[in-house]
Amino acid sequence: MSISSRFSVGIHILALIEINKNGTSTSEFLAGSVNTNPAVIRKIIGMLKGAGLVKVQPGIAGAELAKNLSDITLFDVYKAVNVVQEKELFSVHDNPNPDCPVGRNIQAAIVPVFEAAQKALEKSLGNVSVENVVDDIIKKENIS
Amino acid sequence: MSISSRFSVGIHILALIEINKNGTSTSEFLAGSVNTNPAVIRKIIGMLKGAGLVKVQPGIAGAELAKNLSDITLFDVYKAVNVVQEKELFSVHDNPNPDCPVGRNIQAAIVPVFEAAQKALEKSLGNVSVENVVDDIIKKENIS
DNA sequence: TTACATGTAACTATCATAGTTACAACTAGA
DNA sequence: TCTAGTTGTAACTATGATAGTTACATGTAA
Repeated sequence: MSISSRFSVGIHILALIEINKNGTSTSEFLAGSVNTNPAVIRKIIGMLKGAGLVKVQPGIAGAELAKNLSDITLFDVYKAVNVVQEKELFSVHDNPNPDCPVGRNIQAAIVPVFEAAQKALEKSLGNVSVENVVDDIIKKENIS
Repeated sequence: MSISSRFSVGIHILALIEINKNGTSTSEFLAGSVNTNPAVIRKIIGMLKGAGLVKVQPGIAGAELAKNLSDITLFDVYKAVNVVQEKELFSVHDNPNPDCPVGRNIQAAIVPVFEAAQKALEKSLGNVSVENVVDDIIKKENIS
């Protein structure tokens, strides 16, 4: 199991729009950097747009940021690209046997623990902004 | 995306072996409570055995705990049933364009953040033992 | 009107999951 | 020793998500 790379691609897109802010970030341009198909990029950009993170218009070339990057956390991107449903990072087997004490209580016993773990993950993602990622990229770029 | 229910089934199995400790926990018995196929249970028990959590022998009916339940955390079970590879909860798109500053640095910039988030998740699972889950089941059972 | 971009649908290939069946290997007891 | 019952595993199927591809309708601006 692995969380979809839509998430990392989403971050890549936002970072590149910022770094290319003096140019025009078309889906083809972005696809060239991510190394995938422009249609894939457009699908993800559509999700970012739906979450209010970018601005795009049909017929007009280029995507722009809709917010300051310091106000976009990785958690925002994660939610935007819909890689994990709320409270559903862990799946629980359904229809356990209600005639067994464990079967009839296991879900209620486990779900809160799973939710806490998911929350811990998401909180961690919320501590990092896309701006932090961009700064890191710039730093690495200047060093090498 | 969702983490395999092997995890919740693994917890279910351990809890039921404990609660049924005066009886014999065959794969068929366990399958009846989980509500699945005995072969599925045997496969998962094999993983739990590989991690040193249970004792089972070919030809001999019943699985037993190999450790005190208070010494088995949910993180131990999670590792045992192999639902998430180390450092690979998040997948990162590969082959980004090395001719682009973002393309050539995005992986190095993102991976540590992803690893930290995964660690936060796993730490949270490490705070709960299977015994805690069993206690919760017993408590719920007595109340209702 | 033309050239070019976005938005989206339809389709494919690939992979993991979960379940199913079948059977070899093994144990204990009659 | 034979038999019944159990574990361990392999092979197969169905399902669903992912990621990519192609194609085209829609929209904009020069």
